[in-house]
Amino acid sequence: MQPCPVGSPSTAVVNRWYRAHARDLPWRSTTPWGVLVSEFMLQQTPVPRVIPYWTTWMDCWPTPAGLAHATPAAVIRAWGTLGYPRRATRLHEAARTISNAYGGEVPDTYENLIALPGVGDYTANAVLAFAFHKRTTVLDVNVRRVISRAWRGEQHPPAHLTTIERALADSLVPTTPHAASTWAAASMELGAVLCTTTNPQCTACPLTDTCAWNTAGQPKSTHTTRRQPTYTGSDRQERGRILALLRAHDTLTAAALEKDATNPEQHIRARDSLLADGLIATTGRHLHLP
DNA sequence: GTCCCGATTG
DNA sequence: CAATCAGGAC
Repeated sequence: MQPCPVGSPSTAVVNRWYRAHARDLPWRSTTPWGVLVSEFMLQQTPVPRVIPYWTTWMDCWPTPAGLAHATPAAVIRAWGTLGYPRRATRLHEAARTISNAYGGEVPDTYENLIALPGVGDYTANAVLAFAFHKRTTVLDVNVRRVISRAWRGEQHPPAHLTTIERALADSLVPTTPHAASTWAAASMELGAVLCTTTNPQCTACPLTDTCAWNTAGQPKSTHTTRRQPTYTGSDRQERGRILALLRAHDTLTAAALEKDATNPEQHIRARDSLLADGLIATTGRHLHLP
């Protein structure tokens, strides 16, 4: 017997679902600067962890010019334990560029945005869509997963963005800028809230009857997912330990910093990399935030 | 391709 | 324990 004709997944359906179910996130009603700050913080960091940091940050530095005048030490301190602290120094640099080269206004073109430090293809397009409501293709891990499942019938998107995937994503973007920017937020929201990596809530999904993957019986992806190296015992962990100490104490001797390190060689490697990244600085035998 | 952070969840 | 997370730079 013939399967039920259920139709194709529709971006309009996702947009309708979004208008009814969107989370009330603070960066959804803010300035372009607030959007840019949120996108930096949200790179590889879950929404619930970002919210309090974003709120404090925007109270402190409500404009790019404000952040541009802050010291690196203050910026690194304010980043706290959000992780990937180079994002903080890149955001600081971006603020100075915006302040000096663009009159303090976040640029609204892809070329100018992607030239900012810490801004890649995703972040540039996200700012264009969320801050300026432009028609662009916003492809983060959530959107890729939604398209992969609903339109391609695959459980997981490929490890790296393919030409096919990019073309499909481009073809799905609604025509009007208004609908397109809503789709950018809506597809991301669907992937973050319902169409999650593990245990997706397909029964609550507006695409449940049209999703190619769900209607096919949720087949497992064949390709293997790349696993990341373990954090415990890594250089990254040692870098985090050093930064935490220097946030707590204004300045420490090199010997004091090395004292409780797990591995002396690793400690030196981590310390030198932090120096090279401009996240710490030296004065004589002392180390401190820059 | 590898490295970069740390809280949270299974 | 391991995997995940609104990526980017090298």
